[in-house]
Amino acid sequence: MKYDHAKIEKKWQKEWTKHPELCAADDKSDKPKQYILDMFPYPSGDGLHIGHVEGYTASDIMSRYARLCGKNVLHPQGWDAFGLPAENFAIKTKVHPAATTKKAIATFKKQMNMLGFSYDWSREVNSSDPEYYKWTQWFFLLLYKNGLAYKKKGKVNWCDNCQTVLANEQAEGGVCDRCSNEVVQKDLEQWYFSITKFIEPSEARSSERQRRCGDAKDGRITSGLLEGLEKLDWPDSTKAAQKNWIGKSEGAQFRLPVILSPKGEESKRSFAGAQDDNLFLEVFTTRLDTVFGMSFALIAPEHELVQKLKSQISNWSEVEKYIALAKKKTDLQRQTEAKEKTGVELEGVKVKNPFTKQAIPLFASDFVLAHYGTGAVMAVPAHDERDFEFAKKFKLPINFVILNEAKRNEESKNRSFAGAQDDEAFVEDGILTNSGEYDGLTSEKAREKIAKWLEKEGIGKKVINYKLRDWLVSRQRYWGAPIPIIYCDKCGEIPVPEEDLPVRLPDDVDFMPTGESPLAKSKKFQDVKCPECGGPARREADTMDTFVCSSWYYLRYSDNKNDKEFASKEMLKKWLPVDLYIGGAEHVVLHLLYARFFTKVLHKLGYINFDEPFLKLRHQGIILAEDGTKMSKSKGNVVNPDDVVKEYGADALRMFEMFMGPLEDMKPWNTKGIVGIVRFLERVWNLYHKADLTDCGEGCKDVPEGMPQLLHKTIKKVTEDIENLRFNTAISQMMIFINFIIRFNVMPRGAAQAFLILLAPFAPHMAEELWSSFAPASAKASAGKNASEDKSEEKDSESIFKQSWPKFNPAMVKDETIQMPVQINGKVRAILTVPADISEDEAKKLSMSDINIIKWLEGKEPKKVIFVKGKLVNIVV
RNA sequence: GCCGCGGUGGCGGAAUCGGCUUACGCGUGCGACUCAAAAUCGCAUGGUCUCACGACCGUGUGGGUUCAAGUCCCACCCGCGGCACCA
Repeated sequence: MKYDHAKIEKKWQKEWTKHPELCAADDKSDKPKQYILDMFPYPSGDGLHIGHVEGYTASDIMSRYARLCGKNVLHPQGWDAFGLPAENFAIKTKVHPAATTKKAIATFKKQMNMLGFSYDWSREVNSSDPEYYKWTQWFFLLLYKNGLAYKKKGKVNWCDNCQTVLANEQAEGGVCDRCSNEVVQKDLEQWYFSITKFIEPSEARSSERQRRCGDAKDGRITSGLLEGLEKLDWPDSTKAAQKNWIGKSEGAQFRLPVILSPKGEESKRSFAGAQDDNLFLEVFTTRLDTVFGMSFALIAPEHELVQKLKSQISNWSEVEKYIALAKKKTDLQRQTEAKEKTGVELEGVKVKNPFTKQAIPLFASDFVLAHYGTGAVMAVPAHDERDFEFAKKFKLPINFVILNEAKRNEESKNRSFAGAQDDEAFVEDGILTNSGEYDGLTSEKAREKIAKWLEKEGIGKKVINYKLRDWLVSRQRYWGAPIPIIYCDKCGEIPVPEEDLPVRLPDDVDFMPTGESPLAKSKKFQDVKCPECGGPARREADTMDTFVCSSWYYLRYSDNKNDKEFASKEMLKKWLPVDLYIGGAEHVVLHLLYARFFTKVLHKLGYINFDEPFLKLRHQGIILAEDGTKMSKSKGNVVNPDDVVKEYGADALRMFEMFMGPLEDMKPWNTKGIVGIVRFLERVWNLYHKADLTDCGEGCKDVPEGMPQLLHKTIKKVTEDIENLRFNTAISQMMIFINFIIRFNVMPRGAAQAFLILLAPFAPHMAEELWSSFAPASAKASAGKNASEDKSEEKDSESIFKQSWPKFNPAMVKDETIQMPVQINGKVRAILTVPADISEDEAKKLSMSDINIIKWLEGKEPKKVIFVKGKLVNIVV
């Protein structure tokens, strides 16, 4: 019989849909749970691509394996349906995004079934479904009520051509991705979530929390986003990227008094101004040890102090011009034009270095970021590259105050080293000099001491700064979850009462871009009665960032039909946290950080008893096109899974993607390579159809020598490799087994069954088909509806996915004899076949009497003979 | 620039604790089967030198540790990914 993949795949897919219990997560079972999750896809019109298949196959293997091992597995799938791509597509085609999304979901689902993924579809979620976004809105209110959602003016990307706000991802390179128009920065009032409050651990103490989380002890700590990373089994690169993104830096903040010159006296040389005790410049630094080298200060052009000092600045028109220029630049432009430093001195004003007591000039410069630290910095050109560059350009003094320790040791003997002649900044730690009482201290010690001094004087303190900023969640877009806030002229900003959720997204709104939030154009949507006073009010017209929807979807799968809570406490406790999460690395600092933030909020507020959502995370690597470049529609090098399945079958595609290399590696597609897997599957097929399945046991003389050992080795290797997600080597071990056994025409039935179970997670259709034809004769005979039959036999006649994962016998995986290399000076000169447990004396004796070894030794006496048990002998001459 | 990951045949990749480099697969060559081809099966397949036996070299480069290094240490080169004027 020929292997007809199309026929058997179709057959079993149909059969499996009749038995949803094969994939179902059981809420009532007390078997150990395993939550294996894929990142839910955005259902695009293009359908599933080869990269999805990689990650989903990996998680499917893990899920099927876990079920075979007797675990109660939750393996759900859903749709990240809201978002800009769907809306942009709708704008282009003028078809409502709800319609295109619905169609795309149908396609995705069909493709997933075509690939044999064992999802529990009864738990499907769709973020654009009101039953779902009702809870997205509920989360918004939860954050709002706990002071974690707030409105504030902020800079956003704006495209004048499309008349709309763009997400950062939509404005890459400073250009609108829809029309290639230049993006400008606009100040708009926006909603934010206080993610920065969760960077460091926080204590949960509310009695509210105690009430909700029955088993929680008061005062329990919710780990922070930063240190919470440490206990997670995540890729190092991902942890590093999040750490980097959060960007913690420890330093100090202190005040530089502002000195005003008497009007009309602007001579730069003799500056004898008056100090105004109420005016000061606050700066942040991580290099407090360098303060004695501060020879000027820098301030962001947007800084409010600049405006405050307006009347004192004698070159105001020049300064004003510079500010206007800086404002026009977007952040992106600032970056790309970073090569040359620009700036303007605020003439007529100076600041005082509180350490040297000197008056030093103050410059506005756009390389100082208004939103980081205090928006102003002390400049120490001798020990900071940027300050150095700036000082060179503006001919400002460069005072070295840190000695290069290493260099000093080198040069100390004859010269007194005073680094001032260096023509570049020395940015490392060293020993202080020209720093008054701090001379001779190491940088580290000096920072401590100087910080103490600042505190004593009351002009500064130690401070920690982070790069992470609060999460801007409002979008002036249509296709998203409406923000559940109402504005009343009398009562102000009012949250929508919980019982009024969901705030439904109207489906009759003109979503073509005009510059307004599309929802603002719908009177029907906007006009509402104030929930407080009943007076006229209007709804918030912005929708939420789609990343809000995806920050909690993994919780919903545990209890997706609950209309009283986002999920019941009981189900959350049963299924969460996620044991294994597989998905692309592109959302490392967005989705994966936001989801952690949500989890921490819920933990702190007492809704859940865990504070990290994803215990183990793995990324699937990108699959490149055959030419080693990225697959892209425009290049026409995209591999379509439908075509591959049609030609080679779903089992072949699944296995090939797993065989190509380590899951996390980036690897090129190779259409020729898939035939290797096809050949393997055909060989398995033919073997089961041709070979004698003997019912005699492993010790039986019909069984080829070495076969039982190889079977047990294979069970061991495949089991361990699956557990480590090393599917490529698991498959190669299965190949080794088949390559061996195919030379004989005999296989014990037990081995034949065990192998099929090993194969089942990888090639479920073929395994199921072969299982149904080659289950034991006894089981087949009893496959009727006889309820009184022996249970184990009855089980054999059922789906292969109801069987148990085979166990290996440790005694069987040990080799009795080994090929032991004998080396002379580390070079292999002979290979001896010896018992695996050969003794040192025996091994040495055997080695020394080997003809090749005798030849190579040429009669020389060995200096030393190394013996590694079970490994080798090395003779040193 | 900083952080993270990597560099092994013609190609994708294997290689517990340092212990036979190149498992498995693709490709290629030769052979069997065939009128022939495809498919299938068998054998071979790192490089150099050699008629050959065989020898020497070989995991990005240069050093080092070790009886023994793809693996450990130092310095460097290259590639990929993330962050980036973050004070």
